[in-house]
Amino acid sequence: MADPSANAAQSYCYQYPHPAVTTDVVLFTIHEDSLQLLLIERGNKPFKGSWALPGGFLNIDEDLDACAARELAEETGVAPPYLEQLGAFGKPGRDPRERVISVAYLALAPETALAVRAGDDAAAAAWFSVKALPALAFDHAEIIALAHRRLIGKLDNSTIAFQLLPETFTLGELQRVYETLVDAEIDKRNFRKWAQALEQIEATGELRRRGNHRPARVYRLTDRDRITRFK
Amino acid sequence: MADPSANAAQSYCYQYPHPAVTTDVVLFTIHEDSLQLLLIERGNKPFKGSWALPGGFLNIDEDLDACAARELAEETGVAPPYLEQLGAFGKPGRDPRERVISVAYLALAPETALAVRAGDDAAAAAWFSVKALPALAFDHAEIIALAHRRLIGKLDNSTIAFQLLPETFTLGELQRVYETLVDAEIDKRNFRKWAQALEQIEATGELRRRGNHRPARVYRLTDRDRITRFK
DNA sequence: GCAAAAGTGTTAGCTCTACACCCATGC
DNA sequence: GCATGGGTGTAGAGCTAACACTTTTGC
Repeated sequence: MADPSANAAQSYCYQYPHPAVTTDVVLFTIHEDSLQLLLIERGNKPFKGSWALPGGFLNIDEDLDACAARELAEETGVAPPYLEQLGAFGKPGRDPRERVISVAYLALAPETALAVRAGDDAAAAAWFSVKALPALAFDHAEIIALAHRRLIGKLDNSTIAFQLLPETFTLGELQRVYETLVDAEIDKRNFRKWAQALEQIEATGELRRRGNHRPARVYRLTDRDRITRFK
Repeated sequence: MADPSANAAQSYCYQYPHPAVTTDVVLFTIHEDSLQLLLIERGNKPFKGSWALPGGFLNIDEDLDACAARELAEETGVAPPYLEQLGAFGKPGRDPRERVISVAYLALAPETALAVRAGDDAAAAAWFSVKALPALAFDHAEIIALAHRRLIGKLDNSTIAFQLLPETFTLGELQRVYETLVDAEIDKRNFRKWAQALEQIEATGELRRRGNHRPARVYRLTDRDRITRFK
């Protein structure tokens, strides 16, 4: 590792070479019927000025999950309700500075209450549609591709997509989340039957008037943290 | 990190503390209608004398997958045909020596041609039934539990279990692999219909006489490396 | 009154599951 | 000849997928 400022500061020594360990988070949300993910513009070298996943170095006494959450909060001000480990990425040479093993995470959040702000060594933080990503630093394009595949793959054997819903929602909104994710139209009656049979949503009793059409019933999740898996 | 031999040898220095990175492999096979996995008896501290997953430290220029394969070969003499990353385990304190992040792997192999021998810093290598595991070093019980869940979970949306088959096999043997994995009986006619509809096995034309009953048709995989995933 | 999304059941096709008997061999 | 696993088809149940019209609102 080349220390730019002072060689005297290199005070952590080991008998064998050690790689650095980072976490990187792929945070998805749905905004305006488009699947988006959060990127930061790097404020430091390497790849200064490029877009990258939020993430950073693991503290020596910190759990991996905690590191992912902390780095996301520091760089973007976001604390997502769902965070799942994706896997470790460690090809030699993926970081020009030194050998770095990155543990990648998949996170999901509703678009509401996601006040994104750049912090720390992020020059900027912004949402990008997965269909129009900028050039990415490191191997982050690869990590995003895996995260996307994992998300889509879990759609039809779990209720993971419910994590993208705000506090309250209509069945139409829920259907649009699914249609956005699978990028196809879904039959309305079949979808509503399926969703209601899950026993994971309940009507609040309220109606939501929005636009020039009949008002929709409002629902909430019965248990926000429960993700059902069915084979 | 305490260097037992010489402090002068601690020559790899960094500006910030770095964890060590290891890989550990959960290698499953099926032997005598029992799902077994490979463990080594540790020859060095910590946990000297306990059983543990084969694995070890990542070389600084080595890919993670390569490290898993190498350590498995060094310690047990085995080169499994299937190796898939399971995830990173990194709870602080999981290794008493220093902070260690372990990238765990799931491996599958047919029992044939698995000449296991202890090597390197393994005092012994042996197969254990997943139903009768010894006390395990580190957090390896947790890793094994995840590997087992992952294997079972993939059973009915992929043909991953075919990786447990030897070069040639009968439909009865294939069925017994599945019955061992799900730990339940499966209807013979339904299973055979399913297996043959996959178009992943082909009859060699040979018959196998084994025991006092009608000889069985012998099959092989049409493409050993192809693992079909169906939702 | 018209445009736009909300809401609601039924049917046909397909997949999944349950189930029983004859065959070829070794002893 | 008997015990053992190999090999084969069909029918009912359950699930999935296709499909159209009425309702309530804003303008």
